[in-house]
Amino acid sequence: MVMSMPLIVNCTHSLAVGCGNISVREKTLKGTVGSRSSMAVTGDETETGTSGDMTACQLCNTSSSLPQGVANTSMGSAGASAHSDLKPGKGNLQKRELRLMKNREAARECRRKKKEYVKCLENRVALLENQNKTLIEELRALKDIYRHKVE
DNA sequence: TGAATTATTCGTCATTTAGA
DNA sequence: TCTAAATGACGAATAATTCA
Repeated sequence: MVMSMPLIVNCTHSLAVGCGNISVREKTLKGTVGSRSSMAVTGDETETGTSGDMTACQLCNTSSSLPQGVANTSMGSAGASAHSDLKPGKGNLQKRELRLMKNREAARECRRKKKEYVKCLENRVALLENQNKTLIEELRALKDIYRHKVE
């Protein structure tokens, strides 16, 4: 069953601030993102030229970061909701293990997406700061020109 | 340098949500 | 209504940092 993606990471604009400056140990992100209300980064701004050459989203969009042997588990059928009151029969034990494995994977993926989302936001902040700086300088120059004309 | 403290990561459970 | 996926919350384990 495919669920519509609640976490929309939409940094399709050419943010070029790259992920390079993300600290090795990233901050813990407990409770910073509301549930299922879309985490969307909609980039409308036009890029004004920064240094990098690859967007954070491009860098992070692969699911290859999952450990080998754990990724690509068959998403078949199993009770994935937390029924901790299952009888400890063999079948139920297998069901539980499958559920735990799937949830483990889901948690990893969820965290990966959240990190990606935060990176996108950080890139967006950097981009906007850059644009702001440029616009301020432009305004200053125009004011200068105007002042000289008036004088 | 080693103990104490702080930060980060990971697995699990509980809950929410969307689709069948 | 049931099921599977997504995700927040929590605790344990581990890594990094601080300080005497």
